[in-house]
Amino acid sequence: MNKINIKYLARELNLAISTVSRALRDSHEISPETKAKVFALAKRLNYQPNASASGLRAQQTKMIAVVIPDMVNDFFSLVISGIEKVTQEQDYHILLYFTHGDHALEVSFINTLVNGRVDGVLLSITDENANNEHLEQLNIKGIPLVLFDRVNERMDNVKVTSDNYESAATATKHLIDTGCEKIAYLKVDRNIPVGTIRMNGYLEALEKHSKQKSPLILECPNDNDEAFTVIHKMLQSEKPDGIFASVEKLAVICYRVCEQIQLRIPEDIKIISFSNLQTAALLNPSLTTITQPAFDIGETAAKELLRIIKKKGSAKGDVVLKSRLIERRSTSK
Amino acid sequence: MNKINIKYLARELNLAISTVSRALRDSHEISPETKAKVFALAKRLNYQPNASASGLRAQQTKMIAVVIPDMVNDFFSLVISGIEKVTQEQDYHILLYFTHGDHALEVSFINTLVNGRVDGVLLSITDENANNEHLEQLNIKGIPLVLFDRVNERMDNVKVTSDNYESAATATKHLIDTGCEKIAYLKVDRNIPVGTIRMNGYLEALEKHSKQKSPLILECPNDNDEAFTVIHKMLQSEKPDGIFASVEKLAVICYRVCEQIQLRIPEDIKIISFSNLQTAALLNPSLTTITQPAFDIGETAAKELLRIIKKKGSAKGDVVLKSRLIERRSTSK
DNA sequence: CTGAAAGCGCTAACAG
DNA sequence: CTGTTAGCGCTTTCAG
Repeated sequence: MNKINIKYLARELNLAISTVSRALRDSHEISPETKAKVFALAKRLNYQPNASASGLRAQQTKMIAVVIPDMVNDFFSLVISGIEKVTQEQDYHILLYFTHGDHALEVSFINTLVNGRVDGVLLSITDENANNEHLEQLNIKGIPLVLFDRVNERMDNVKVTSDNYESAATATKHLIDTGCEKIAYLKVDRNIPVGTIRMNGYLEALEKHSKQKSPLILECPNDNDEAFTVIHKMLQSEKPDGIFASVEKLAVICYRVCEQIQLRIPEDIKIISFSNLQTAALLNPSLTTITQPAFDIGETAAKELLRIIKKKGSAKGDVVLKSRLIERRSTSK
Repeated sequence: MNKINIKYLARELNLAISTVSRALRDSHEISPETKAKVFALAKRLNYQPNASASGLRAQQTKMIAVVIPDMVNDFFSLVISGIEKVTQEQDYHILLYFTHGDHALEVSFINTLVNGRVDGVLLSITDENANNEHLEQLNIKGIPLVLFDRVNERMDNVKVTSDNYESAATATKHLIDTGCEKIAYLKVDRNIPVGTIRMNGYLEALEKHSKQKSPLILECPNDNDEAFTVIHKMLQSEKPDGIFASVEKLAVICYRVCEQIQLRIPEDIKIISFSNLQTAALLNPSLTTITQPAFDIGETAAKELLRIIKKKGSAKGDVVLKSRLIERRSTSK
């Protein structure tokens, strides 16, 4: 269990430590023969430079922190995949933190990061209205920060988001255009700002394009069975002919309710839903979905962050990525 | 953008660097007053020790690497959540790597890690039959390794898995016990060893408990539409009365096929499926699922790894965690 | 109780 | 072309 470090290589080859170091970095001031010898031994012993030492010396760790609410969630899984693609390409490493929606945890993580554990931070914040001294600390210490998806508009950092408002309006308009005259919006119970933004898009489209007298917004409990009950009751009493589900899970539950009360989709009622992994789409080939560019958000945010870290170009400029509306027709086989 | 390090604190307080260091570590050989002063300033300036420096000095990084195929997968999302719980409790950090099922990438990541970038590695291997020099390197360099889910039986490390074989047998027996006389197994196309292990459990249960003459194994393509077609054809021609889906996605597709050819579930045909996030269960409340203890696998593997890192107890002993069979009855409302 | 100094592994400025 | 040396920030002897 010998430690293979530069000192060891130098001793083995009867060279100075600095010569080995330079050879490994392919410096032009080292003779080809020496380089060859060094490379050969390094390869044979599978030498890897010690990350702590390089990091200390260079004052950079080649690591970025990714701080998200949690992972049991298709959206963030895809975001991470996008981030990972970039870090892999650019030889960076990902440190992963979950806040579990707890603002205090977010603060604690960020505080951990202010002194050079990472070169930059990608954050989807827990509480868009909380104060953000901890984030200011990052700015003060010169640690680049890029916000994505759940951002704080008051912060001055680069933000990468998707068009929740516009795509919700588009989705609603799509239902209107295909003939729906009474559209219900299934809202998630949890206090997620994105839920409100999407709702506003729904409201705007209704107002602009529909003759529907009043919006029909249903708050759906987090518990599946309770949500089932609530949706069941609403469908019976209100008899909407269109449903806009703000998250995929609600679309799936709604689908089951329709089945039970023998509503045909899409003949009797049309459903459209935000959806990332397309489980809902498996249900019924006629279900239309709006897919957030989750992977792209991760990829873009990571690229922005690394760009700032490497001090190429400016550190300003927000990015809003477009969601895709995917219409499916019954591929009757 | 001042660097807040020990030297800075020492200068501000007119103390020696070593005194500040000791005070921060709450050493008993520092006077209460000095400690108080140091703590106060450190808190005020939000001092955090530099991780690279501490790591270099102590020869430990407080980081573990988690190397998995990918993240777009409920199972691994839950595993990570379990790991994260442990690392958070024990003040460790997670470095995340995706192999994308590419053995060469796994080798490259592991090689990156052999020289002290992390204190230990959690790995779900890409190719259970490939050679494992790279993993031996970890052992040689004394970097603890715990394998989980996809393990190499020939390796001598701690392994954390779940009872794929037994739970598949249980699931099959469950179908037999509830009256199924012709049970089909929906196998995933991709060459995932776990698919074969589960299939063997199915075969064993058939042989032991059923009068079914021959097993009915259907290889399902990865593409959803193709899988639909294949399952559709099989249901028509073979008319099984029980389906065992090896993954949730296939259960969902199968459900849709049943709907199209007007098979009632569970009256005409019973479906049981491996499933982690219960999307399938939302479909039909009578769908019975087998849920792998994904979170537990992560939690257990992380605990084992940290135990080994901290050199408490032995480094041997595999863990096999039990899956849960969840039977659902139509909660007719 | 406090300070001076060495060294973790690496890189780079300075010498030759 | 190669070697000597200082120093990144921290902890820990060893001295006082």
